[in-house]
Amino acid sequence: MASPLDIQDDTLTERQQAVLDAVLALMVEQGGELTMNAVARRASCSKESLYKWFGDREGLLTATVRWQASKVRAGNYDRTRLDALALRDSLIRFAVNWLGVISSPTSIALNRVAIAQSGGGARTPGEGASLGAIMLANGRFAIGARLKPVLDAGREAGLIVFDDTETAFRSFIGLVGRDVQIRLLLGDTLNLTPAEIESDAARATDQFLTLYGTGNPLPERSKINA
Amino acid sequence: MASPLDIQDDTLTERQQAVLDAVLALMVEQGGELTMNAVARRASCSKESLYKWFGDREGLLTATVRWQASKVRAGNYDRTRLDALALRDSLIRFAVNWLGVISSPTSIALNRVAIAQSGGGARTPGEGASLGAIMLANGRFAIGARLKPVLDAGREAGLIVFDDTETAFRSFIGLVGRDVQIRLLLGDTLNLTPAEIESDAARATDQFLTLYGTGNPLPERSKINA
DNA sequence: CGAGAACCGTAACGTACGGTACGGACCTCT
DNA sequence: AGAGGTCCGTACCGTACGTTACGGTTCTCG
Repeated sequence: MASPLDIQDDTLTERQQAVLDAVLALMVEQGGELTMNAVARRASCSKESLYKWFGDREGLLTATVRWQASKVRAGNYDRTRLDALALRDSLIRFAVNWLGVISSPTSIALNRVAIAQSGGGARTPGEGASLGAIMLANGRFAIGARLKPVLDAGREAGLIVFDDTETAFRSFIGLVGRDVQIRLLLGDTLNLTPAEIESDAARATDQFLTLYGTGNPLPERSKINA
Repeated sequence: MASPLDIQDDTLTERQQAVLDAVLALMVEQGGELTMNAVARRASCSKESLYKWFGDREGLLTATVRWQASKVRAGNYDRTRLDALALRDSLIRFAVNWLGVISSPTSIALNRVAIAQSGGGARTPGEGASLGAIMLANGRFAIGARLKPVLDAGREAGLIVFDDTETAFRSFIGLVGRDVQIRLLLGDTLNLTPAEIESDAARATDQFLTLYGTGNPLPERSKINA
């Protein structure tokens, strides 16, 4: 998984970035059914330019995924002054951010396209990686790489305990995300308000700390079983 | 959500069922790119019969989803003799079954098709419900309706405590499923062995009981933080 | 000012696919 | 045996879409 899926040269003209934004907007408001004609019309550019810049349709999609990924990357979560409260705060902020991302129309549309294309079975040998792999590298795995240092720091500080960071991380995102992503992808209108996201993030974090905490000052039990 | 999405008349000829099984096989081994020609060839039937039996392409897909759903429906989980061990056992059995379903190639392929089609934005007014809605009704919500009585019985027996059954249920499936489904849908080759499924189910169940249990005989803590 | 490049809008081409029509084989019932 | 129905295999039609080609316009640079 050390392939260069998560890096990009960012050699993109302003114009090209505008085109990719148009693709994103089109994906969001019109679903995965995305034609080159529609993109050209929406972006007010010629199809010739589209093919000149991105090669073919798959190249355009790939560039769009990478472009969105480059916009989502948020700052790391600091692990200075790690007491129980700071850890809880970091986890909650992470959960809020992640829930906001996966429930955003852009993320949903992009995942839809990647999933639809990811089923194309027999991939020709020379062909580049599927969109699904790019989504995983920039989404799920990038997220993990960002949060795991926080968990490790929490363990070193004696606030939480676990054997495998990966397992702990997966339990956390399970508690945070639950069935949100699959339901949204299947078209469930599950509009999460910012307040719900905030409370879900806090509930999941407290549940996680109940499971993996060492018993340092934690919120009382009644708030967990919402 | 009381729409007749989860019932079907099952007025299907043996021949038609064979056709739908061919569709499923084709979806699994060839991904979502499914053409009527390929189905006819694979099922050794004429396209004319396809259209006669299922109306159009969407009808064929819908019938396929319903057909698969009708095959997956498992028996209810008995809630007789409910002590802590029996509850734990029921939850583990449920988790094993569900993990097996969502990680099966058939389920993945079907979800892929439903998700791809579910993005088709502007649905014509007269048109039937999307495949995504059918998948949700027969998958996620049917599962919930099947497990919630178990949870409620556990609560009535004083073994677990929660305010909202739905919230407790969602926490449970979050702990069980974690990121498995989205990763598989995006093409991650995450081949779960039966042994892993079994241990994941036990871990998730014990975590759930740690969060929602009332303190009755539960497995010791060390086994939870695997 | 003039040559060249970049780009927009549109037209054209080839293919793939959803949907329909037709001929022939088999099976059933009388 | 013959009529009617069901179904398979194949050919066919219309359209949509990816991709390419071309004329016209604007911008850049000498």
